[in-house]
Amino acid sequence: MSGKRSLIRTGTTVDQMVRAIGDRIVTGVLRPGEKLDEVSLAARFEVSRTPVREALGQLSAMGLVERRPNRGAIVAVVTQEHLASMFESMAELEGICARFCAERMTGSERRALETEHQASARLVRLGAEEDYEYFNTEFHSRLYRGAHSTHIYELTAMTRSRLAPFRRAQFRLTGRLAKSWQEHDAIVTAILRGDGPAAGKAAMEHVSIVSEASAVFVVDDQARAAPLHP
Amino acid sequence: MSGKRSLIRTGTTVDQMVRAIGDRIVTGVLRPGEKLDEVSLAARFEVSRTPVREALGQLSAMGLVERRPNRGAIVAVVTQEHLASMFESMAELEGICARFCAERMTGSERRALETEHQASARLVRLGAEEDYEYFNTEFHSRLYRGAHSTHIYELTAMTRSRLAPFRRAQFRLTGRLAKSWQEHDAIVTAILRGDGPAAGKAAMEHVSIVSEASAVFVVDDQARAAPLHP
DNA sequence: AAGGCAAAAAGTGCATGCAATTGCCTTTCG
DNA sequence: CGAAAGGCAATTGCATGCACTTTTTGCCTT
Repeated sequence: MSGKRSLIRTGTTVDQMVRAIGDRIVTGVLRPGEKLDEVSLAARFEVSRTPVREALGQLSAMGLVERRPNRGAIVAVVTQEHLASMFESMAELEGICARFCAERMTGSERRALETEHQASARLVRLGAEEDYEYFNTEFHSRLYRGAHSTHIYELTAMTRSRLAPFRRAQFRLTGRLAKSWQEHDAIVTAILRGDGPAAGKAAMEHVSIVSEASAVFVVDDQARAAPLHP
Repeated sequence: MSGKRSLIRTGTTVDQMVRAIGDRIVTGVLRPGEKLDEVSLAARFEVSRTPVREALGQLSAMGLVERRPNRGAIVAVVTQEHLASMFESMAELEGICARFCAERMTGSERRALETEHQASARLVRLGAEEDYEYFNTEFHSRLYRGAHSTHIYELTAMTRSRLAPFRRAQFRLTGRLAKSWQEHDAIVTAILRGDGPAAGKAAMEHVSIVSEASAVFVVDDQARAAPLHP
């Protein structure tokens, strides 16, 4: 390419690398277990190895990549056990966020949440999985922001990004779309009612169900990405 | 080279730097707002700038240092608001850990928790703040590990390390020692009873109180470390 | 033919060097 | 005398180079 990176050109080269590589992991272009070769990445992005190295270090600190000293880096491979632990954590974190939302969201935040949520009902009727996915992400982001707690936000965002590679296909499951909307509805209702505990409980259950829906894909995904990994 | 670093000599140089600098931040040798000069650090640890740079990058990803592009790194300065958010998160996380402990700890884990906790009672009677501090850290670590959830453990450990610079002096407060032990006792009792919700509630309250006890020191600490920071 | 060893190839880890940016200090002009 | 501008020192950001570790390959031995 000529014009270098497309959208990701703010900040230092290292930041760009972190975003570029991180995005590719989160969106599944790079799959768990895949080797991350410094020279190839440097060549691919037309920079030297140094910023790539630093980026890999930071991504490793975030848990998205795994670094084996002198043996290169790979996209973080996650055991079934750790994955379950992350979903469990996610459920707790979303529960906390929803609870805080019920207690702390401003009037306009509540209105926006309600409005967008109702708008997404149309996508369910149409079975528009791609578009619903977008709304779904937005919905959860509203929850994280609405908790008005910067640190909880960080923890939640981080956990979500680490789970992202494993939840891609969730809406392909039959009936998942409508069910997801109903679960969202329970959360929204509780939040608007100002009922923290109920909102928390609803959000936790929502994530737990997503967890079960996603778990199916894990084994296959990793097997395909790193078939020879003992 | 000769002896190089004293205790922290496992892993790559970068890892050593992350631990060395991270430790100094967490233990308060380096204070919030303090400038982290690459050349000075490199000279101080007798390495080149490269591993120092990478370490700073990783510590920045962990939230312990703050990096201003082209303008160097400083030990993360935390606003009152963010600090409150971290303590709030810590309370929730410890609550979750304690709840899980009550539900999941093995028999030997429960016995060890109980034994060590009872042993620490002696330190309270002696008013041994330093030693109690050690037991306190150990106690909380047991809670994090006992939750049997690797990801919750990571989140908790990370949050705790980021809070560490701000909670150093907590036991100097009059009566804090005895009060801390009583709070621990409530947590232990609930866990041994297998009462998850009660254990969670007790742990949350414990942290909330520590939070209030620590908040006092924040302003002073940062004011001394970075007196000219607007 | 299979196994093992050794040398080469590949790739990582760290150091050094240079360009670029920032901050400070001096100088000059209003 | 104060403020703005310009230049200089200090420091960061990235590239490159070299040493060391791991992995592969090819040859020799059994």
